[in-house]
Amino acid sequence: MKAIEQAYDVFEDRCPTRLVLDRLADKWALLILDRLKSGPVRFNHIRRDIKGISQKVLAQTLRKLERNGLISRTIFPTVPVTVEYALTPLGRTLTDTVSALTHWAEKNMDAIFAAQRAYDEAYAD
Amino acid sequence: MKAIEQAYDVFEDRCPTRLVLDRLADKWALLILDRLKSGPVRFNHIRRDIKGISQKVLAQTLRKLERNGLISRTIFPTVPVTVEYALTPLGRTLTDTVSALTHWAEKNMDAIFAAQRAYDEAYAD
DNA sequence: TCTCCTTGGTATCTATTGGAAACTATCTAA
DNA sequence: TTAGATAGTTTCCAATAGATACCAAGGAGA
Repeated sequence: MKAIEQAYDVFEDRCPTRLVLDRLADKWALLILDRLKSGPVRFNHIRRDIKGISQKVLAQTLRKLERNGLISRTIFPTVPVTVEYALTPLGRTLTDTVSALTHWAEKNMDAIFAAQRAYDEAYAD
Repeated sequence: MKAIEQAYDVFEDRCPTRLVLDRLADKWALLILDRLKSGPVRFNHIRRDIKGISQKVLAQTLRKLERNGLISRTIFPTVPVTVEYALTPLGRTLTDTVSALTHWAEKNMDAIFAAQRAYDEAYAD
């Protein structure tokens, strides 16, 4: 049974994991997953929290995540209508990894900016 | 000193961590970092291993990763010239997270494809 | 009643990016 | 002298990203 775990290989072109990675490796998707970690959130709430995301991209990304089973979409017939997005159990298995990524970025910012300055100086012409 | 760890916030629009996340949250960058985990590799070797990547995108992505201090680029004056890419210490601090992501994709493929089928059936019209 | 506000989106337009293929330059081996 | 390897760059077209405007439904205030 253990062999099945390695049935897929990301490095293979035709491997379907590539399609998954394609959907996951997206700045907005990662930010949304990180934002949903603490509980269900509404569309415009996410939009206000994740500063700079456009409505179109938010709607597209939410739909992608929903289609891939990572988040759920629940409509409440209030007035005006309320739509709540939440992590599914599958989505929850991802959040630790996603948080690690975003927090790595927060922690290592300074090192990265130093590297950028060094690079730009070295290759300036 | 601990407060400094939270000096940046990915959810803020003007926060520079966004720029970092932008560079990291890229399918090809993740695959390259994962590929370099086991040691230095040459340009065409990476190209052959990561099936489907174009020369242009590989060159662009390597340059981005180099500029951000995650990988190093070493030229050996052999004939023909050899260029070796390797993880920097900074890059190595990222690989665990990156591996976690790619392997999550490999492991959860089936669940994701099941979700996609369910979604497509539900919304078919 | 009229207008503005909210909700959660679509539609449209343009600018940037992505990918495929061809091209560069240098040297070796056949 | 022609093909192959090295590590890229250039060019072109299609796909995506982002900004902006618009939509429908209903409530509140004037």
